[in-house]
Amino acid sequence: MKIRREKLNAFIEKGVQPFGHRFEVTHHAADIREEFGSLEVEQESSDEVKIAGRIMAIRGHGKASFGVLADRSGSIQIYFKLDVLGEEKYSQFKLLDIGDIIGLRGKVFRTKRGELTVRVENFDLLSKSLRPLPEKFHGLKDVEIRYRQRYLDLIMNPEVRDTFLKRTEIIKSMRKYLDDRNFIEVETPILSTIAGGAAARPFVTHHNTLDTDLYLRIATELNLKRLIVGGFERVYEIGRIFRNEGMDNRHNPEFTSVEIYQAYGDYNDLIDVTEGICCAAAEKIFGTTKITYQGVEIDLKNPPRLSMNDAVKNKTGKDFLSCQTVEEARKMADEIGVAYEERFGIGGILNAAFEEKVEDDLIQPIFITHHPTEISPLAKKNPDDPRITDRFEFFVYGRELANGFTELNDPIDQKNRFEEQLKAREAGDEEAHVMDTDFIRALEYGLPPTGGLGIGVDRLVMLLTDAPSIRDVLLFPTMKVLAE
RNA sequence: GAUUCGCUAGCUCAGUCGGUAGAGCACCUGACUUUUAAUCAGGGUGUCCCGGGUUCAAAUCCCGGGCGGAUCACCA
Repeated sequence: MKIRREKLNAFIEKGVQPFGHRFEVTHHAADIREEFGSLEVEQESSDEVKIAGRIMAIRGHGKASFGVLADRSGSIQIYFKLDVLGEEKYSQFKLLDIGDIIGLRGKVFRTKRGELTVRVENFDLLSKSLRPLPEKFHGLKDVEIRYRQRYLDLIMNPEVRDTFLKRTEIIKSMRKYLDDRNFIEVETPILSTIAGGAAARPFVTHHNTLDTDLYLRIATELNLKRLIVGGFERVYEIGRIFRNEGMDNRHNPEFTSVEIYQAYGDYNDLIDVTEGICCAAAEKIFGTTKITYQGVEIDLKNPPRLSMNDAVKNKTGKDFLSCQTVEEARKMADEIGVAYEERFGIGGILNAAFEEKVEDDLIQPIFITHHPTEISPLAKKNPDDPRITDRFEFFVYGRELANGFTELNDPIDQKNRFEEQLKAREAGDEEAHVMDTDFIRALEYGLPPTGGLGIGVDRLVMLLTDAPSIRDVLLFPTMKVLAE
């Protein structure tokens, strides 16, 4: 680093500003490959190109040298020659380091070895790099540096850049899918006085002027349904939500969800939307709905549907919905070694059995439906059996990727459900819903029959980029603060 | 939060039984006008994560702490 500072001063002494300004770029590396790819060995283009990027390698040969310049589209070889540049400019080239950012112009030719190359007629130093980059051969592997200094990761590891470009493509394909079907994209507050719409502990912050605590949203659900009440009929929001929970491969404190609400539809319509979004994204990236995740082949097309109770029954032989009393359900759970808490009803115990015995095995895509009402405080009850709801969750590789249901639009029932949640909260469930009286009031004005859906965007991106950790699909994952 | 593994040069890593801190790449000096992990000759650039302890002597052994990974717990 000391030496690089000396080189920086040497540029200044030569009258060259080491941190340059605007540079007009006519081509990127990929453009050159496309436009001049047909050049024969030792043949040269008639026109000059202007390119800019970061020097990734220098191979010196005395009075001529090769380098590699990387830009957003890839990289291209560049050739510096004393005869072409002259003594002064070539001596400036000698002061360049790997990592420096330059702009240059020159004609394109193909070397004896067949490498498409730009012969540098002249170059401008656009930014002197004062720190050495990681070594090129082994690259940057230290995951801590990769996450904390993502810029280095992006410079050194092209596949990382590729993952994040795919992330953008996936989100674009989602927008297109929804926009094409007349859903409108909206933005709702992140700061709110009530954190509702999901079961999770929120982050708390404080507004000085209002002198009041505010919560960071844990879901977008309730506000989006207010908008359905308001008459939008089809809305969605792609946005960051925040949950004050532990972190691991699948959880980051802030993550991105897309929630979608469709008036006059029900959970079956939203199952179709879920499948449609996932397949559209996979097709955009791979051209097929058949993907490989962590060595397992997965086809996102036409996943089967199975009720939670049947899933548990198939696996354990126990039919929890045949129970008439909690005691019977507890006995069943005991027989198959499933733990439950005192406050659980039949539905809670069924859900515990599902999570314990079934969830991890749901590798191939499947829609699990008809979750117990007890654990679904915002979902509409099934018309034939009030103990369960018209709800679904989409599982792939043992992970919940999406969750949706026919929305509860009966304000009286919703109020009862909130009151049940308050009891659960008092019984020690920190993540039970809080009462949202304005939401009840909105329902009292009339929410049309509506289907709703939430997809974990990061988890979908993980699946489609074969990323083992959620941190691999977040540019700047949450990290512990380093001690001073 | 628990268990476990890791932290040594810019990067990737080695370091034996506790005895002068190592390699490759990068970097520096020199040679080289079509190389591509360029090559050849020479050069080691360090808070061994931090703080204690044991010892004549600690990267190494012990204790505490930090950060990271994995697994579990938690998290619909």
